[in-house]
Amino acid sequence: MNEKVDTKARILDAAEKLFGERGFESTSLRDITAEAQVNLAAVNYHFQSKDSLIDAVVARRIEPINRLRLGMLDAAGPNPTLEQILRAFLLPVLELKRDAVMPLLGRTLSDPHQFVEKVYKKHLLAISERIHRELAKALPGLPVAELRWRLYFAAGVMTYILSWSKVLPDISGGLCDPSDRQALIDRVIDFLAAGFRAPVNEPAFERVLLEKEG
Amino acid sequence: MNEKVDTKARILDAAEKLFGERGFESTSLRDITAEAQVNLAAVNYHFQSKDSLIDAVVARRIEPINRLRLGMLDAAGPNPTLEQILRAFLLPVLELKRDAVMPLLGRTLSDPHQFVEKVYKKHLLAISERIHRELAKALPGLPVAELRWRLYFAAGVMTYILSWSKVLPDISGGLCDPSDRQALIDRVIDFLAAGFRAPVNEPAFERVLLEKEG
DNA sequence: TTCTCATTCATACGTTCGATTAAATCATAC
DNA sequence: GTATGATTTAATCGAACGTATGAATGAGAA
Repeated sequence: MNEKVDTKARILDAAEKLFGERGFESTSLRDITAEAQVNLAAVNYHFQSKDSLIDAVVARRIEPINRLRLGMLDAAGPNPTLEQILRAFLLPVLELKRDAVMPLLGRTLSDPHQFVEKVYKKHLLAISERIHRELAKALPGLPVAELRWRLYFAAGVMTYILSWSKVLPDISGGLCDPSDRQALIDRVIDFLAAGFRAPVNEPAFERVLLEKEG
Repeated sequence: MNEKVDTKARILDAAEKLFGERGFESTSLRDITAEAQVNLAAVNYHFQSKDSLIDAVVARRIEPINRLRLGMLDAAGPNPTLEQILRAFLLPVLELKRDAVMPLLGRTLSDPHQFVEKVYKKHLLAISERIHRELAKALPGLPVAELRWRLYFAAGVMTYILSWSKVLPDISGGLCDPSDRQALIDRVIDFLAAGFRAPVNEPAFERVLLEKEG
């Protein structure tokens, strides 16, 4: 059990930073080992491949987030309100302290790389099922297809925030500053809650059902 | 002015398809020329580089969309409603006939590649300014920072739909089918309009202002 | 000390990438 | 029919990629 204090952790940190900044595919192992100031071969020694490294980098951040989400849902009792559910879904990712994590998760949720898509499904499918069940209880009048769509819209809002958090102050002329995490979370929840509670456009909804059957 | 009927167009079509499916970075020029059944060097002959090809592929689809958006806004008169503005923003991209275009635009709006980011800004900054102005008129009571955030949320919903339209029926168990474009557009507009009209969480908003001044 | 084994290191392999070249090919104008 | 200029072709370039190798290194057990 030898080890130059924390080579493995340094690789994870450097990979997290660069994956978030440049994306998974655009970041080479040489970029990562240079940033971490370790030898190139250390990556394939501690992890087995670049894909496994991606998996480890993502899992290190997503799993605590999902535990926190489940904890918040459990703490909210058997029938959480819409706002409580949305908060459990959003707060653990929008409150992240480390600057590098939000861009990393943004890439994870939007990268075309097919391996990343597998990681996404592996870590996020279960939690989205739970969220969906809770939402169905909190919004009993909402058709299930409509609910799916709206949860999907909410995931889009979250992903976009994660992806662009770094450059948002620039392109918004300073109007949008994600650094006040609590204000941002309240803002998103208010916006999404209103969307979830919007009346259902019945004609459109029935047209879909009819086309499905025909 | 010679030309084997449409080498240039075949490259554009193949690139559009593969860029959308695999992303810009993961798609090599050899993939594209194989799909288009043209010689590898044809790409650097008709376009100058891969980056220029990306620009051409994206511009070919985005520019007509933006013209349509501006046309819809102009046709709605001097004071369009919130729903009219959202429809002008969303319909031209969500109604697209060619299956390959939506994934392509999804990549364009979420790819980490810095050149793609430049393309995005080049083609979408002007239209988003116009949308922002119209929204400010339609929602006079909404603070400008709040409006920016909500427009940003709306862009997130649109981007997510574009990015995942291909796989959405699978992962939703058939509940979400983007093929009925009109129903989808109505759905998104209802959802977003409710979000835009949500009451502003004043305490959170004022906290941001205070922190900005202090 | 000496042995052991986990770790680090410099180096290289085979592949694929975007880009380039010069020759071959083709359509049109004269 | 021949000259001209646009286009296509096969072949190759140097660079960068992920991965692998075998020799050095270093700490702890004997």
